[in-house]
Amino acid sequence: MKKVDKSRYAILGMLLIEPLSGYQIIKEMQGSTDYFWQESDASIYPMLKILEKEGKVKSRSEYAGKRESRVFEITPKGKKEFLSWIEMPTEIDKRRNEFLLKMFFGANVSKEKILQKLFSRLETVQELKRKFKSIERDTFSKISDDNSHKMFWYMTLRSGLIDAQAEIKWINECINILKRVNK
Amino acid sequence: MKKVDKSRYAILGMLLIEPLSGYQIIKEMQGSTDYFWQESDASIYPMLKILEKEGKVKSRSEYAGKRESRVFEITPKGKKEFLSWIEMPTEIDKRRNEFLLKMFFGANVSKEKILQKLFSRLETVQELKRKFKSIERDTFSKISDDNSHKMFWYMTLRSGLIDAQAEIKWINECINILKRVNK
DNA sequence: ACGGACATGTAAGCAGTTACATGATTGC
DNA sequence: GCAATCATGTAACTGCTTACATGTCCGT
Repeated sequence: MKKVDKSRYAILGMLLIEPLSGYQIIKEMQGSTDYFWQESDASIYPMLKILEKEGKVKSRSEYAGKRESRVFEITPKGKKEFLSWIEMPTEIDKRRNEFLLKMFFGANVSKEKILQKLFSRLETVQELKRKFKSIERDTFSKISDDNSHKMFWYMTLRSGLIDAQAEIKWINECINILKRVNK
Repeated sequence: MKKVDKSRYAILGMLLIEPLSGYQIIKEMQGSTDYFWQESDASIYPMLKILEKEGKVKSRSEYAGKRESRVFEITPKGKKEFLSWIEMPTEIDKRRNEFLLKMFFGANVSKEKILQKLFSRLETVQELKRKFKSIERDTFSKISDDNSHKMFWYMTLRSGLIDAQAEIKWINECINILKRVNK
């Protein structure tokens, strides 16, 4: 099965919310989808060109003084492609978790070093959890109907929070297992 | 920061457990690390060659009849590289979660279709959870000292289980949110 | 005057995948 | 006799990242 380029769908989806420039797409995604989907700067501009050539988006140049801003809008053809993607069944993404790989090989290192790794990871994930919590408090304290997207954005945030909590739980379990063996 | 090839560490780690052929490494990883780390067949053989050229592994040919099996062993140099990797701080892996991306753009689709997606995902993840549960029952029912690795392999399994449980929790939350809105 | 954000892009490289290719052995 | 598994490898591609390149605007 051929691996298809999924960046296009992320971009089309962003443009379906509102017309945006390449730079704005990058910024918007950094502030919202970054936790589960990243696009690097260098991939956005070429992809927008491809999509324009395919007739999935169209653009117009706007100027603020001399500074150009190329604003892209999705076309019906683009919307059609997006919808056919979103309705397709989704497989579970393969992931590479380097921390788990190191834990898998943990027997090669002293228990103290593993514990140290776990404590350090715990701090990182707790920090992440706090970040999600504060976004939840600031942005989603009231679920209103002012934006049809908001509910779904909230769900993805909840996923981040629940994942972080799960990892914290797992780390604590590992720490306890190691401490028990150490005695 | 240059992105380094991490396949090498997975391979070195496997060889640190015991000498293995390329084919065996593939099979072993499919049966153990697959949930958090995959190596494709085509990447193993070239990487073993590179590692041998670097003096990190050495190989000998074994024969069962006419069928060759090239068994690789890690060298002190290889072990050194592996250990320096495992002790290095680990960043949280970036991940691309296509399902979450679709949920993020969920407002473009009917609620019924989203619910359908969630139910289907729920089934998949529950199946995964059952798989982990059965491995836990069959392989880790008693934690014994017969294998220093076993404890760490158990931890990675627990991670899979806890992750699956967390995703199930999240999906149910999403289903409830959508049902509440639907009324 | 200068750093940082705004804004768009290109070039090179690499990691990893898919597909292809070959042949031996085992089990039904 | 045939399919599945064992076993090793190459070629081509592609998606993505890093690094580079250029210039504007705004705030201090």
